[in-house]
Amino acid sequence: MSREADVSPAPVLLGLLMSQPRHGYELYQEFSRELGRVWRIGLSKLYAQLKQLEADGLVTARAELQATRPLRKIYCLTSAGQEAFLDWLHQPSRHIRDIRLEFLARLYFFRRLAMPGLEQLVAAQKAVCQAQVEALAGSTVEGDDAFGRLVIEFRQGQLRAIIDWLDRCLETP
Amino acid sequence: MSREADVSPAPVLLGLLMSQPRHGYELYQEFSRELGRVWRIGLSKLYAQLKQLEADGLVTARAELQATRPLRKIYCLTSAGQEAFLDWLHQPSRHIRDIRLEFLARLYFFRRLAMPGLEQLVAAQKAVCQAQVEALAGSTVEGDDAFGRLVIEFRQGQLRAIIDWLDRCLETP
DNA sequence: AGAATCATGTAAGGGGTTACATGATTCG
DNA sequence: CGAATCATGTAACCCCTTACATGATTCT
Repeated sequence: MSREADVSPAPVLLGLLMSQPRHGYELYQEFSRELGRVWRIGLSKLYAQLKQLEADGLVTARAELQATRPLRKIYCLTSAGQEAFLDWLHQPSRHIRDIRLEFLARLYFFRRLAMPGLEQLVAAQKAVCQAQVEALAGSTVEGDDAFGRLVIEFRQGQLRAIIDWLDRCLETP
Repeated sequence: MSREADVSPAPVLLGLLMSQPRHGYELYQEFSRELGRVWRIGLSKLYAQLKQLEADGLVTARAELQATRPLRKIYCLTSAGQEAFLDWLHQPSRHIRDIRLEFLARLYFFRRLAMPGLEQLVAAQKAVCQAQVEALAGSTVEGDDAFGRLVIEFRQGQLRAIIDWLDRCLETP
């Protein structure tokens, strides 16, 4: 099923670090508060992701000792990390099922960071969806395969709803 | 994320066995041929599922020795298996993301087995979707949370597309 | 002859979830 | 005073995917 790598929450963590450095638990709280209705992440997974991001050189960590509280590790974006985030931010999702997570997350960061270029991303994402609608329309179906046609119509319906939403998405201030 | 158990392909296997007993590899071929565009399954997983179904008493297996070919195990529905399938067949999906797999699979079996009661299932599924649209409409959003509103509109759009499709779904002979 | 199909599995590996461990502080 | 929050991780477990093992037949 998920041959194509599952969407990773890593870019979201990079995005949260774009504003300022933070420690893991703080990232968890912000992730949950800001994107919790869209994307859920567990603490264990978040810590594992941060470790991976550090290994990949996208963030650096420095430990901060506190008087009364346990130590905490402050994570900071590297320039490679910034680049990776900006790269991710401007890519449309190739697969419909990823849009719900990825596109909404991208939209969030465009708004939060007041980044320019949302129009281009929306246009690119619409193009991807439109191409899929047409690919479905052109896909061969046995003459009497009513079920096959219903499957195609189901997908087209989902895609068209996304396309309509993408338009409205630009109109919202 | 997937706290609620992922959709299992097990009921599909039971459904394929409703027509007649089959062995694993044959189930794999039919699964792929009939539902391949909707639901993909690997051979390993399919064999594991069959083993589990047998352990659960939903199917029985008898080995069939063949002259030239390797032995194969013929699986047969038990009455508990039939009951489990029919039960699954008439339940609407509670979560949107499951509809793409589960509802389409149910629709397939209604058509294939010429089962009565599709109208009721469609009505029940529409009711679930409509309730979610309304729950979203009623969900509290901070006055100025434009992003939150966009998320809600995205979901409502997907749900409305499904509701429309469900209507058309009954019209198709 | 080599590749694909038939036919069933086991084993290893990867990734995620849950539970556990620790220890101070603050809230009800 | 007990529970939740702060703060970070490790360990066990589960499930899935990929690769491997076997071995005959049929297609190219």
